[in-house]
Amino acid sequence: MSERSAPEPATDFIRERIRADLQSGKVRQVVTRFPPEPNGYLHIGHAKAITLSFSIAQEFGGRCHLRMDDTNPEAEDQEFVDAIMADVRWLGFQWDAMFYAADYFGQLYEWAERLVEKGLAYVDDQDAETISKTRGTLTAPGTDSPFRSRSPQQNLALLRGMRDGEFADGTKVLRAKIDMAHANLNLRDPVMYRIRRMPHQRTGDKWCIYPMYDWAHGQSDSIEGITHSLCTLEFEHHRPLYDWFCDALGIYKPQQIEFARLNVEYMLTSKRKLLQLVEGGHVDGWDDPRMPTLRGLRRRGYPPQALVAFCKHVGIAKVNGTHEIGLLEFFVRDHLNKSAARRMAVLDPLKLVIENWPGGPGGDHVELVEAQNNPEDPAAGSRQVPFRGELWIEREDFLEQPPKDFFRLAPGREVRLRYGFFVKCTGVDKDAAGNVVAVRCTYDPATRGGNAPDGRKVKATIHWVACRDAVTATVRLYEHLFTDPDPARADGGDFLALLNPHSRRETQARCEPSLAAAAPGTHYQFERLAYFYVDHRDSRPGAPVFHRTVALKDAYKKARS
RNA sequence: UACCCCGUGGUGUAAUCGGUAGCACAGCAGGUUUUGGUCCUGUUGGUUCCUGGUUCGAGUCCAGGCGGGGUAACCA
Repeated sequence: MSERSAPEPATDFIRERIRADLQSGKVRQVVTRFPPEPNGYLHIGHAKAITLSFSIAQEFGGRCHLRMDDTNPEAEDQEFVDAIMADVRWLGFQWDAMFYAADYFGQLYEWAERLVEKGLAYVDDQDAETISKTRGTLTAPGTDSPFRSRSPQQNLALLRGMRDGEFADGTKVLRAKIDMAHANLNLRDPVMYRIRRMPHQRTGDKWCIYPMYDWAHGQSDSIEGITHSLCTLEFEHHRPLYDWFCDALGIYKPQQIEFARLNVEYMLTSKRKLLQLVEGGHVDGWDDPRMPTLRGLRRRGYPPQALVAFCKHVGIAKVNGTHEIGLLEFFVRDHLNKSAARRMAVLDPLKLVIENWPGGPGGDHVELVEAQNNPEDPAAGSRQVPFRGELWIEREDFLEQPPKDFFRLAPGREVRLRYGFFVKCTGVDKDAAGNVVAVRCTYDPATRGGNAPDGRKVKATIHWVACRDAVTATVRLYEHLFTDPDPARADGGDFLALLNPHSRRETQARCEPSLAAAAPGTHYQFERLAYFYVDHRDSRPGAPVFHRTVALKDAYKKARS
């Protein structure tokens, strides 16, 4: 409905460079790629990378590939491949072609022999520990391997032996012959192949040597004709090696461009830490609604459109910063406000008794009132909601002794029950301990639908659910997983100490009847409360489970805090 | 104590050939409103990290500082 959220034309250093490449004729059609390693689930940080690469391809009339960077069978699994594909689609993107780095193992091996023949790679018999030690440090140069000067012929025979399984795991590696004293540690004779007898999910037992990231990534990009290989900042030091391999091979060289990864307050994107949360039982699993994984965000109720809008809005740069989670929540509310149907539900019920209800408060008399499904979208239509003499209202909507800025129900005060009638509080019922157990009031039959013919106003409108028609449903209320906006920065790395003990609370809500049939995967706004998502995992027919996605803004609550 | 990258209001970003700072969110104030939501209007915040230089003129160029981030896996 609102005409804002107009997508301002994206401009940033990467797009500028692409425009220049297109203009100069260096590039004819833009080809990008999203290259995840299938060893875990995608999270919000990946959403930024996905949005970037896919939308750049869209904007420039190019193509975007999805490529599994599956060069390490120890950690990878088909389950993740499937999950990644599903998550990318869920975000709303469709790749123009799908590839696997494993599909290039044969080509990579041929190229390795070529490098060996050119004297640019050698087989090293040193073990991992020795290689690590002789690499030197950030300030001290490394030292040459005693095997560095083997002849191309020797190396070729050895490499073939490695490929043919003649050597035990870990006993030999193929290394690029660059410079053990280079200031960039990545250029100190990086390992290209390691021996590892382990079946690969794509190639089975065909290989017992597997390429390292640096030896596979740039070449994969080259094979696919990627024009702009976009990756995060930590790969900056790898670019010289990326270029070195392509130049040494004399093959097409894509350009790698780095950008800052996405950080959001209260969220962690370290695979290791996320795994710790799951394995330590601190969350329910990778799709726990408190997780920053795409699957978690989905179960929390974050619409993919909101995630993409957020990713586009934050832009890209080379500075590592942290985004306020409020910005993400803004995009979630922005999307849901226009798309989510409204319903009424009471989370913390307090009984409201209408003394002058026809036939008595507890009688059978019922009136069906019409409620709009979405004030922001007339096309969403309306529904009938039963109104009776006994209703549930939100406990916090009544105060026996209201402060001056409290507009809701209080003794002697009149408010509107949304889409229903005006009611005026006549008193309260209390238990022996003095707690209010019911609010008594009278209603004005002339205000049906919520308007007073005499034009009198009320200062508040509150939501309600008829007791007799209410359906009870499980509602899960979520808060940030951590108490600190920057859990990654936790002292000693003990981010677990920063877990928010109240990050999940479950309660039973009294909902209007139509909610009994809420379909899994649906988003609702429970009026005056929050947006909720009908969990697609735990909901059962007739027994929906609602997840609070994000609360509505609350000026009153904010003013009071 | 090496190398690389970076440094614009609270947060994130923008600023054509160098011409004195824009946008979004957040904040504040008011209006509308059958959600204290949405929407609308107005508004507070920046000596563009510092110092010096080039220039009629620099956030934009140069030099030197200071500050932040990254890098030493047979992971990606």
